[in-house]
Amino acid sequence: MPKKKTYHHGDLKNALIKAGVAILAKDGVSGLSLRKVALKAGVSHSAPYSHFADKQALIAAISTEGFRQLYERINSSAEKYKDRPTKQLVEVAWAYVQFAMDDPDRFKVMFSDVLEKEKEYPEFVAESQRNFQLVKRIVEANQASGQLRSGPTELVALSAWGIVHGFVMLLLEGQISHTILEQTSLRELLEFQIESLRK
Amino acid sequence: MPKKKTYHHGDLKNALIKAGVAILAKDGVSGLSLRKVALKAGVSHSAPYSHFADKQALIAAISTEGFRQLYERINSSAEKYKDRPTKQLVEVAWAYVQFAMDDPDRFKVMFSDVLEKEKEYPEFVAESQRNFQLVKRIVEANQASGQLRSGPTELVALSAWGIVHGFVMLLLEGQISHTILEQTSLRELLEFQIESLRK
DNA sequence: CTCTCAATCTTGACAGTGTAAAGATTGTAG
DNA sequence: CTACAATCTTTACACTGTCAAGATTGAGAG
Repeated sequence: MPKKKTYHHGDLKNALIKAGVAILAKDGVSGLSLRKVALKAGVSHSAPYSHFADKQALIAAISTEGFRQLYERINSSAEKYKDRPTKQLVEVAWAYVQFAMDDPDRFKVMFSDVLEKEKEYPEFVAESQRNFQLVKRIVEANQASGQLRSGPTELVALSAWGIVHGFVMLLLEGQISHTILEQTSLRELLEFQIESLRK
Repeated sequence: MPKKKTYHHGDLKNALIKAGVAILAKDGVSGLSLRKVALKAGVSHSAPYSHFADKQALIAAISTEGFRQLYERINSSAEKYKDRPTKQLVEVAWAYVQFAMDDPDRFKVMFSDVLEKEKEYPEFVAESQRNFQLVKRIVEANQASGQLRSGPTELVALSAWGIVHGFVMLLLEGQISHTILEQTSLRELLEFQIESLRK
């Protein structure tokens, strides 16, 4: 990939997001600084301000992009198993867990208070809502096929998301003790969680 | 309480923790700086280093103290309703939710990656484990009284904690849309979540 | 094709941050 | 009473987010 060293970068905005994701993966959330991101993108420390109002805005963009990818993961998993209702739910949840484990720090940022004024980032809100809509659709289908308990789809979807999200969070926070993880595989743990939702 | 202005503070360590909690409540996690904490405690900006190795250590102490209080809340709620098995579970979960809502930022810090190397803070680990032990005891009692589905207590406890924790997290992150909250009270939402655990 | 301008990027500056080192103060053990 | 160790202050430094002023350049108007 030949990078011309012109004054105008050309696609700096996306390059910054990409650099941010990389730094997040390497140095964690506490190691994510605007200046480092700029450096990694081969640009001066103030250049990001041409594309992002402040650090929060960059983080919002990273999160938004993360939600886009999460959507793809969940959706493709749901599609893949749409003819096997008994497996679909667990597989979708598994995709969620995998996404979180692939890049824990990005996941944390996506669901973290790092974004203090979400309202100011409509794209972020939209993308995050789009994910919940997807979950609702999957839940609805599973209710129809009798895999999930009945009740208001919105609330059951909230239960489903909550139980998986809670599981992932406890996992990422290291609250799920090592002794449990030795006895039971992550996958089995997740399946046990999902069972709660069945009816 | 008259504060003598001596060179030696006397109980600076606890004063710093207290100041930290106050700043956390007022300015949020991003507004929590060591220097501000020191200032609030009426002490020079470097004084904290006599009691905490670094900022992480102070945060660890704040979190540890938070877990102590969380334990008290949960425990007293469990005691209060120990003769009413049908209510106990929801009430305990409600206490958890209330604790989180009372001071969202402290709660986030307690369960946040802000603590990157937990292993180095054995008190924190111990206190957090003590909470899980408590949850396990409550779950065990509820399994015995038929309020909770059977199965390995450790895993059911994980489910219970996960479902409530996930709920709280989605709530704090603003992922539970306003429209849902308008239709259904928080309490009802929680009860719906808990129902999943019943058998 | 040239001129102009708005978008983009750089440079320089500033206040706030965490933290390390060296020194000042003081309670307390001997 | 005295020395010491714990506690607190002062000073210093690198790094951070952000702003303002200026440099560079691509693209459209003439």
